[in-house]
Amino acid sequence: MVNWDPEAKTVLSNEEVIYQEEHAILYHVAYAVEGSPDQYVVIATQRPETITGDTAVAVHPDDPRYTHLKGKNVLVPMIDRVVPIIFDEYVDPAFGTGALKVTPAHDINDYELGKKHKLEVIDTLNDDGTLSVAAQIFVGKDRFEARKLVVARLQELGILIKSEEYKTNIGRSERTTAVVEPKLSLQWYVDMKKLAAPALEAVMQDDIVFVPEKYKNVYRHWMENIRDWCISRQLWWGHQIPAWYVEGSTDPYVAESIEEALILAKSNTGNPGLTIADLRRDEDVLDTWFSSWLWPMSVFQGFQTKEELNYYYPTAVLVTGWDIIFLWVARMIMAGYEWEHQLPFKTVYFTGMVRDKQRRKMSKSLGNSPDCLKLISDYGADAVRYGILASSPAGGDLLFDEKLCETGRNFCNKIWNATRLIQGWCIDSDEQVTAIQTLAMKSFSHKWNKCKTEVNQDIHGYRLSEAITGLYTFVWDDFCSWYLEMVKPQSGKGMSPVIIEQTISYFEEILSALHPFMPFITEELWHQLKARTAGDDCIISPYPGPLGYDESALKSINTLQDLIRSIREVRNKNGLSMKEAILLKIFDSDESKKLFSDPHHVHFVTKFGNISSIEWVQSEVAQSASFISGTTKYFIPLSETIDPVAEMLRLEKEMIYAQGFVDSIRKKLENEKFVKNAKPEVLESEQKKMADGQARLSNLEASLNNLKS
RNA sequence: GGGAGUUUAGCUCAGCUGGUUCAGAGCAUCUGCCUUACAAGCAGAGGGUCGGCGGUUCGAACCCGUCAACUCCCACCA
Repeated sequence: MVNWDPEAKTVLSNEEVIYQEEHAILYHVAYAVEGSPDQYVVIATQRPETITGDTAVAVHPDDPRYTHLKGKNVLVPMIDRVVPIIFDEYVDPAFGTGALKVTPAHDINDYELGKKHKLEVIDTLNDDGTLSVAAQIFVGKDRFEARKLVVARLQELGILIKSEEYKTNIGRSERTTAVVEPKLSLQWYVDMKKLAAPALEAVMQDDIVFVPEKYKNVYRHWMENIRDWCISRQLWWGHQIPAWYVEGSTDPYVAESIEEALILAKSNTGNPGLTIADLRRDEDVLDTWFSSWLWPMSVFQGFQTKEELNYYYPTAVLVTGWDIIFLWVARMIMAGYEWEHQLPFKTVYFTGMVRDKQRRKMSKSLGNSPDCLKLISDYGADAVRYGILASSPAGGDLLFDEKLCETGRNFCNKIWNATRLIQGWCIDSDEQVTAIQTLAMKSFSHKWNKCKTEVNQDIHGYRLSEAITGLYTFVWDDFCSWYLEMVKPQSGKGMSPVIIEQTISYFEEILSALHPFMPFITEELWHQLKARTAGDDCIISPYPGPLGYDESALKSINTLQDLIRSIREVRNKNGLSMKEAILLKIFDSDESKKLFSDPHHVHFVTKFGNISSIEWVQSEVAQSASFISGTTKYFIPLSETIDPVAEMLRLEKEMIYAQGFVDSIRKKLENEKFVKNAKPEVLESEQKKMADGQARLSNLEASLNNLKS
């Protein structure tokens, strides 16, 4: 019994039948018991049009409602064929009426029942879904049309007891959406059990790695319950099945050519007089997936020698969707082991599935896919690539939203504008490298090396969305907002060639790193950035590899950047424009002294905070906005008096938080088991946290006391 | 019926080996800026008991159990 698509008039594999819950009607129909005019058995069916194909009525052997009917027959309605009442435990007494009509030609379960009870099989449908001559009534009518007619006829006869609505899963053809018809037919199958064994093992022990790993379970479940694969199709396109028959016989001769088939036929029939004219080739073609499962090998068929195939096979990574894990992926693996005796690829990367707002998979047949060409023309190809790559980790769902492309477009603009800035710089060999520029280069290289390290790890771990997001953040924040702002000259001034060259070389690396994600804009800017010799293209530039970086250098840079943010916040809250230079008072401590002992740091803070001068203080500063950055306290004197109540509330709120922080760490450090079990570096960092927290706390306390006094 | 997965900020989602990259990003919101690369931008801010409850652990968004809600896959009882 096969899945038949009456619209395409072909067989389908199980994988090509899509089940969905649909509304249906369950009809209760009375079958007269033979020889007892007043006795009836009421069955429930959703397919009354197949009634004339019934060859039995089945009930559960223990069902008391029907025990008196043992050995009796019923009459099939409308045509009065006599069929037996059979008893089988397959029947669920709780469903419908507890009685079931058995139509072996049109239902897989009925077919099994029929085999078991040796029932006659009457096929009442034609290939196109119309009723056949065997149906005796409504011959030539479509099955759904016939259903209505039969229901009306049953009603006339007074044997339609009731109709109830209910939900059931209806199988439809993936391609035509026609309701699939179970049908008896002679078809070609592949015995999958033997093929599945090595393919299952390969994935389970990670010879072939699935990314993400969770699809191993899905794969295993299918492979362990694998069923034979129906591979013949009654279509005119596709590879024709290489099987020949001697006219008038159904014995197939499978061979690579008709000549070879003839040899087989001659020997098998013992008839040496057979000729090619006596052979007829099977008209069916192979399932398209049967052709596709050979892809890892057939894609290299242009290569003539085995050596060449060996060079390319197996491939490294298969990138595909998890929805075709059975249709394609599993089968390619099986084919690989069967014919090449080894895996076809080492890694399978399952991308996320793009879904629409209703969470439906995007598909050609639903027509709910976004128009990519339109998106590209609206946002740019790289913007669309960025949006999709950044939003979807492997194997997840992605609700498609144009906003993502917008983010990508903005990112492209950002990179473009950064190029414009750099291009506008004028070389002035007399200009020296400034302190801030030196600091900028130093902090850039540490941060960039860290970013590259992580991006490389992400790429090797197939965390592509993480990789692109990391680059995005780095380019936008670290490169544009900090580095470029730090090195860029005052308007009208030239720049030391050292800085310009260095910046271009940094930017080149960034473009190389971004290139796989955004190939067009990076290639374009690569060539805009400087004159290139032929063949010096971004696409073939080496991918920037990870380099070491100094964690403590990073830390002091971050501390400085935090300080600038705090100053900006104070300006914001107190209406101090960036244009207005301000005085910064720093509380004298070991830490603050150390931080500002580096003149580069002083220059940096002065410029980015627009600080007129720095003063060191040993006590609280009245009439000022104070804040803590790191563990150091800073004051910015204000012309207007601050609201002491609001300030106290703010400080108290901060103290509560700081106190809680310190308490939680103290608890940890007082716990002997923690001190004993924790790794040394964890312990050390907790101790540092404790010290910092206490410093902050006492700073806050001092401010509060100062305010109160 | 069988299996898998998800639940983290208003929305869409990251968070790898349990521990300072640990509570994050983008969008949205609020405040202030047309600062000579960029208003599709700049500088800031607010916002979450990491679904609930237990457990393991010195330590849990992360491991285990359980409950709840949702999603998907497989099987297809008329």
